[in-house]
Amino acid sequence: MNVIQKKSRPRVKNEEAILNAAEEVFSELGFAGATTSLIAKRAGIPKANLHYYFPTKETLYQAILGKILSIWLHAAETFDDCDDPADALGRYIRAKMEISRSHPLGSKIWAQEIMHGAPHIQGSLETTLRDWTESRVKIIQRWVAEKKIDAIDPHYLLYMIWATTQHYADFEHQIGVLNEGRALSDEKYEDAMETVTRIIVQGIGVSGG
Amino acid sequence: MNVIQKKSRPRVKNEEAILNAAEEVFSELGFAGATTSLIAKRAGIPKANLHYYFPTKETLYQAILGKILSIWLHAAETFDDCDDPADALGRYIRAKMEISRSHPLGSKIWAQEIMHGAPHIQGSLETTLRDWTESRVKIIQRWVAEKKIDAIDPHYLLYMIWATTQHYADFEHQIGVLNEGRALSDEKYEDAMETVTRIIVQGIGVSGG
DNA sequence: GTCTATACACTGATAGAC
DNA sequence: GTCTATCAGTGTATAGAC
Repeated sequence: MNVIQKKSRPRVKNEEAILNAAEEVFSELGFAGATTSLIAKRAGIPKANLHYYFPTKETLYQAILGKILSIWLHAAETFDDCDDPADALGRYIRAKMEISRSHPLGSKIWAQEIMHGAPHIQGSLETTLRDWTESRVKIIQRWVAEKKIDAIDPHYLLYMIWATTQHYADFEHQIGVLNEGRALSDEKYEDAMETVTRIIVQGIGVSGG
Repeated sequence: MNVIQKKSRPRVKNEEAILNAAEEVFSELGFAGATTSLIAKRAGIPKANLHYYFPTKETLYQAILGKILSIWLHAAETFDDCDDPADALGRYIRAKMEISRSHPLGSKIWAQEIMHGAPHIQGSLETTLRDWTESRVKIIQRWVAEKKIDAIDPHYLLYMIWATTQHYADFEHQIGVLNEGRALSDEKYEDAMETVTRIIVQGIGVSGG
């Protein structure tokens, strides 16, 4: 037997069930609207048990935000693998679109948190996000200097990419309504990815490849 | 004296104060997080008085959503004044960006409502928004048929315009953090409008003018 | 680790005096 | 029209038996 115990089976299983349920409920109802009793119910455990694993609603919410940020940062790496604008941006846009498809709930929670003034993640914004952004701004500025793309302020390009890709997660309900009430099929989603990539790449005047 | 009385002065004044305060509070805390007592406090009246004008939190919220929709529809008209793609889209993007600048709170409330699955405005989505969208889709399809723009599905273009323009309202906090902690100046905002317009117009391959 | 019972705070909404 | 006092309901969180 190890002195340092592995986390017990029920703990791992329960924490996972709680986190999944919490992601659903927070995205549907917001932080204030979410109730611990509803989260517990969806996780299939009594409310008191939830508070045993996560003492407060706040700690549970922080855990969810941390998970989202780590996914987001992982996708961000796709920016670094290549120095060709069309290729680097194409990969990045695709990575972000795929996250919107696979983790729409996390994207919604993040969006709501920002809209409310980021009361729980101000620190991450001012450090992680700011640093990441400024380093990529420099890359794009180099592309401009090398006349690989049109002369634009990189910030507005990044905002456009974030906005457009996240829209497919955050506004999936509206998109569904405008798609005859159904979610986009895989084929249509692929089409959307290609269209988005093409408009942006062509829009910044990428030359050569 | 008229038989049909004009609305009394205090009623008009109070309703306006309540609506303004409610817009603030709903955008900051969401529907569930907003409390009638906080809205009343910001409007400078006792809570019971708020319930005199708006019987329930729900009626107040509906009033706000109605206001937002009417502003939104007004901007939508800019699409109709011209049949030249660059001109029509340019005007529409500018109108939407100006709404994001002047009414960011309404945009945030709308976004949250959609993210939560549109529980209070499903009807408007399925009628007003769907009709408006389909009529504009037809216009854009005609541009494609006439080879005025590249062959794209108009839906993805519209989503991109909505996402990008509304991002400046919904994510203004994040944009501020990435702009040395300050809101964008009028000059920078103008720059953003021009960049957004240019990328999209050039991105869909507008030919001629 | 699990769960019942409950403390305590706060919410939306109303009654009723002014 | 305005406002104080208050109610019924619900929320987070915990105590303590098992």
